[in-house]
Amino acid sequence: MSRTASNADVYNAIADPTRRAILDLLRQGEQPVRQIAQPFQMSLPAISQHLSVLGEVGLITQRKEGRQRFYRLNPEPLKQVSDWVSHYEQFWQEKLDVLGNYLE
Amino acid sequence: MSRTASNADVYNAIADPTRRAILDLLRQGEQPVRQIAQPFQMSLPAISQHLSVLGEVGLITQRKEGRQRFYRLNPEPLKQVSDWVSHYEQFWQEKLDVLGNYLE
DNA sequence: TTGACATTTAAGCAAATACTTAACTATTAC
DNA sequence: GTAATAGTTAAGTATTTGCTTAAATGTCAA
Repeated sequence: MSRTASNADVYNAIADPTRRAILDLLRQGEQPVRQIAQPFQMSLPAISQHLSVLGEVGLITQRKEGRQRFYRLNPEPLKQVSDWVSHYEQFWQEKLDVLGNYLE
Repeated sequence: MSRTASNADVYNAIADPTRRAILDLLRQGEQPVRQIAQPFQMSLPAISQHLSVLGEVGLITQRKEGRQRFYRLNPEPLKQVSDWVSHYEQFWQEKLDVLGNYLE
C-alpha cells in the first residue's frame, strides 16, 4: 500500500482551490473546457489536469459534442464530505446554544 | 505568491486521512499525544507533525499539563467546509426529490 | 486536404507532502 | 544530580502535486 491510503479521494480533490472554483463554476450548468478555463490564470493543460482529477473521483462527468467537451457537475461524492462534517456541526451548534442561553 | 494560494487552509488539513482520523478521535474529548498516536502505525513525530498542521488551521488547541500536552478539538474551522458543501446539498436533494416524485 | 480549433497527453521540473531516524527540550521521579 | 518520560524539532528522503511547454489527437471548415 502506498503512503496515502485513500489517494484519489474526494477530500483530496477538493483540497485544491482551483478545483473548488471549477466546481463552483459548474453549478451554473455544464460548460466546455475553454469556458471553464477562462477565469483562471493558468494554462489550458493545467485546467485539463484538474478536470481529470475531478473526473477520477466522480465529481464531474463529460459529454462530447463535436470538438468540444462539456463538463457537468456531479455533486454526489460531496455527500461523503457533508456527512463527515455533519458529525462536527453539533459541536459548533452546542457553542452557539451556550451563547444563546447566556444571552437569554 | 506560491503555487497554491491558500496553502495552510482547512481543506488541505482535512485532505489527509490520518488527520481526519485524529479529529474523529478527539470528538471523544481531549487527549495527550501518546494516546492520540496509539491507533496509528506511524512514528510519534509523524503524529506530532499532523497535530501541528491541524493546529495551524485552528482545528485543535493545546493544553500543557506537566510533561503531557493535551490536544482538544476545535471544530469551528470546519464550518467553512460545511458552508461550502452546503451549496451542493440542494443538488443531490433535487435528485432525491426527482426520485421521490417518480416513486409517488 | 489543409489548416484552424478544442482538448488531451507527454515530458520535465520545482515545490510540497508524509514519512523516517536522530537529536533536542522540558518535566517528573529516584 | 541522573535517568526516565512526553513530546517536539531537525534533517533527510521518496513520492506526489501543480504547474509549464511541446507534441499529439480528433473534429470541423474552406
